Amino acid sequence: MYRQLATPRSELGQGGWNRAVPDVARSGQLDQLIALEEIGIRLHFSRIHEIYGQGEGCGFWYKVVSGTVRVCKLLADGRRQIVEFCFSGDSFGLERGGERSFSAEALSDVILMRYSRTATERLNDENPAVARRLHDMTLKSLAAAQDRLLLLGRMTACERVASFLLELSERNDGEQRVELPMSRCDIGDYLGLTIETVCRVLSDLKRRGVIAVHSHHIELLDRPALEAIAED
Amino acid sequence: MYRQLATPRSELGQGGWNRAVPDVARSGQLDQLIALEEIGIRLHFSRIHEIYGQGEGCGFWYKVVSGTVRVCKLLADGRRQIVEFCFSGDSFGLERGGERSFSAEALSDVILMRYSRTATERLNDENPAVARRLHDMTLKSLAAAQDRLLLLGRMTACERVASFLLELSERNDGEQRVELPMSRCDIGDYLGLTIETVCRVLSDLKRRGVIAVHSHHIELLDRPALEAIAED
DNA sequence: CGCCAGTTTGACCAAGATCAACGCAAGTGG
DNA sequence: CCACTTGCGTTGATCTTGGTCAAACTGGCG
Repeated sequence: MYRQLATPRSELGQGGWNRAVPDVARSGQLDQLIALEEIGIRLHFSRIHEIYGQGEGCGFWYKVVSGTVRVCKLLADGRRQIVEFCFSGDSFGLERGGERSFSAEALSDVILMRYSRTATERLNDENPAVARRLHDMTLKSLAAAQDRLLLLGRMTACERVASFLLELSERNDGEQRVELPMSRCDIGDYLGLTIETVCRVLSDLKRRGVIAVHSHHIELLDRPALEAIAED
Repeated sequence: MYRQLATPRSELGQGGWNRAVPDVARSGQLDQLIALEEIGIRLHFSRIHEIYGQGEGCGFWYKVVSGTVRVCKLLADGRRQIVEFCFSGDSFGLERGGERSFSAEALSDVILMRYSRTATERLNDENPAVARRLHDMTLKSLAAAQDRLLLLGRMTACERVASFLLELSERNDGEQRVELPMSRCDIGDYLGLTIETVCRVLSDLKRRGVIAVHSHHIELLDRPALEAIAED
């Protein structure tokens, strides 16, 4: 299912970083990073391969070094909700309890750091700075999930797509050009829409001159208009 | 806006607890609780009053002693999403960053413990057991929020209502009788539905003999049927 | 008893889902 | 090198779920 590269000590910060990661580098709290790195293993997963599945044990959590990961939940009849997309610098897979309630898959070829939960807990107890950092990471995920409750519960298709594009842009330093490493279907499953609705909304925004659509990237031609649509 | 009762050391465990709280009592980790209690203040809020608002500073977090709280987010045009209902034993209001992105209101008369964030952080650094406990609490909220993404993104009105009733029942030790301290409108704003749809679904479930509806409580007459509807 | 807020029900409407056809680009194999 | 396949993306026609608007009902309370 995956190749494990023999790199017990990670090469965090040495390469493979793109523009989206600076919040780790910026923090400057290298001692914590080093403590964490010591217990991390570098892994490689290729496109579409499963990193973990619903129901497996959750003895590990991960951080994306490069590439994109989708974390999702399935219903028995095949309906799917993507809980989050993880880009480089993002963490995922830290769960309570014994069983994973989500699955995670590589959307592109992906390099990950994998951390053992028990080792992390030991480190947490020894080093308050690490504990603070991890708690902060969890609070960040919580805020993101709660923001998406509003999007899924109360926003129109058009508002959802506009918010999505702005979110992707912001995660990439506000670049006008937004890469879409995921399929239209993934976008639909992230936004609670069908693939057809996603397409129609994108076409509509294109017709109105707000964006330019290319199949795996989009240009934000009129960001203020997009922000007005997204209501922020 | 609120009355602050002069009770610097809480009466946790002495009274005002209903059946929904045992996970705190059960944990038996009293030293941590005592350490936390030392920095907590007991407060009282009356029905409909705001505990904090969107945009305020977030120097505190809270734990419900008795009563019910709703945590919600508003859009400019008045659309509202309730992010969570908090019953006794639940914590809320722990956020990163400087500004609250949600507001919290008392749904009924409510007794809360309020904890200072800075004091909590100090305690976290000194006492790993407290840090673990708080991190666990945040992970629990995260799991709950992520589960609701699936509900809001991919479930039908009927499935949402059925899940909601089962969730309330489970939080109350699986009782057949489910109390509804919130209005139909609150339920709608929690489930991403209108009040009319909530009513219609409840009436439909009543007609099918699955539940008995009384305006502020509901009886689960046929739990297996409800579970089948909720897809679990 | 009558008021009023909250709830329920009905008639109608619209956003988005479903179903179906078509386009298009990247393989694949002859 | 070119027909053929395959997988994704786009578009159109139609349908359905749940939203909107409006009216009636209910129960708690002065």
